Amino acid sequence: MTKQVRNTAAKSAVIEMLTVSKTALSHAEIYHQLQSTCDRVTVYRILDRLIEEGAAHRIALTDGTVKYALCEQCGEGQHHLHSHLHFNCLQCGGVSCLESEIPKVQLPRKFKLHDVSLVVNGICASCNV
Amino acid sequence: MTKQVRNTAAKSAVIEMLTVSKTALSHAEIYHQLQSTCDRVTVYRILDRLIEEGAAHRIALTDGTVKYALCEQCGEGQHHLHSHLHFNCLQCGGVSCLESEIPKVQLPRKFKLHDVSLVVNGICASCNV
DNA sequence: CTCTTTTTTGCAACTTTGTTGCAATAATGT
DNA sequence: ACATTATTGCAACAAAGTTGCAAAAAAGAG
Ligand SMILES: [Zn+2]
Ligand SMILES: [Zn+2]
Ligand SMILES: [Zn+2]
Ligand SMILES: [Zn+2]
Repeated sequence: MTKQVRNTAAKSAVIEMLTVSKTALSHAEIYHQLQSTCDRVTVYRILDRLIEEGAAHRIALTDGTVKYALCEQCGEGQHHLHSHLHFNCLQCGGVSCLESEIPKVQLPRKFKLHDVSLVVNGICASCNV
Repeated sequence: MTKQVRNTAAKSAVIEMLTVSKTALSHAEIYHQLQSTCDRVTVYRILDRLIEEGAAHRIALTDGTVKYALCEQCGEGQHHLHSHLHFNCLQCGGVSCLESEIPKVQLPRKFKLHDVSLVVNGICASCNV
């Protein structure tokens, strides 16, 4: 029997925050913005849960920081693969999901592809004056 | 005047280790394998330095862990962009540089591309029996 | 609404990871 | 062998992430 999902104030707050935000957010950013309305550990657990539920996905930047974004364009259900690319602005630091599909990659013989994570570093439209 | 580069035992050991290893290594892996022949901080600094010198590059996995690999196929000099892709085996956990070039990505108007980080998650040839 | 079940939360304690300043040490060129 | 300057070790932090457990809260049933 699959675990039941519950909606709590903290979880809703995180979802709301990710919904409103134009950029993906890190655990620290989310936690600070919540102004200690809930525990640091709780934020970790909410984020883990959102990912497990397929409501959010993780984005790992080149320096190792991890950001979270809601899954919107992601295919729902079994084939929940975030096959869109991410953009990390080197100026404003913003990270966003782009609609663009990830191009097909060629793998050596016998390698089996599961999913692809692609982050483009550069200058975003807002910063590119 | 540009900072002079020195070769030390610790640095050579790290380079040797990365040369021998078939997979990219994390700071923790490198440090433990060095069996406390040098300090944890030193390993951090050596890795930073290797990257600054263009001798190594960083690979960020989906879960946020960072691995290091020597730059071999990377273009030397000014255009030192690691335009090859990385493979992360979901079974053995190994991370390796693949020769395959990263396909061109399409960005929205006004976005300026600097570099691309692409990690393919899947099953490697050794694990794919 | 009340009770029950199960999930979620807070807290404390802890581990791991990464950073900084400074004095001691070691590499390089002369 | 000496001087210069990069590198290292150490100590002390700061930040990030994990775990166990008891208390609190959500959902469903009666
Ligand atoms: Zn920007
Ligand atoms: Zn995304
Ligand atoms: Zn493998
Ligand atoms: Zn590589």
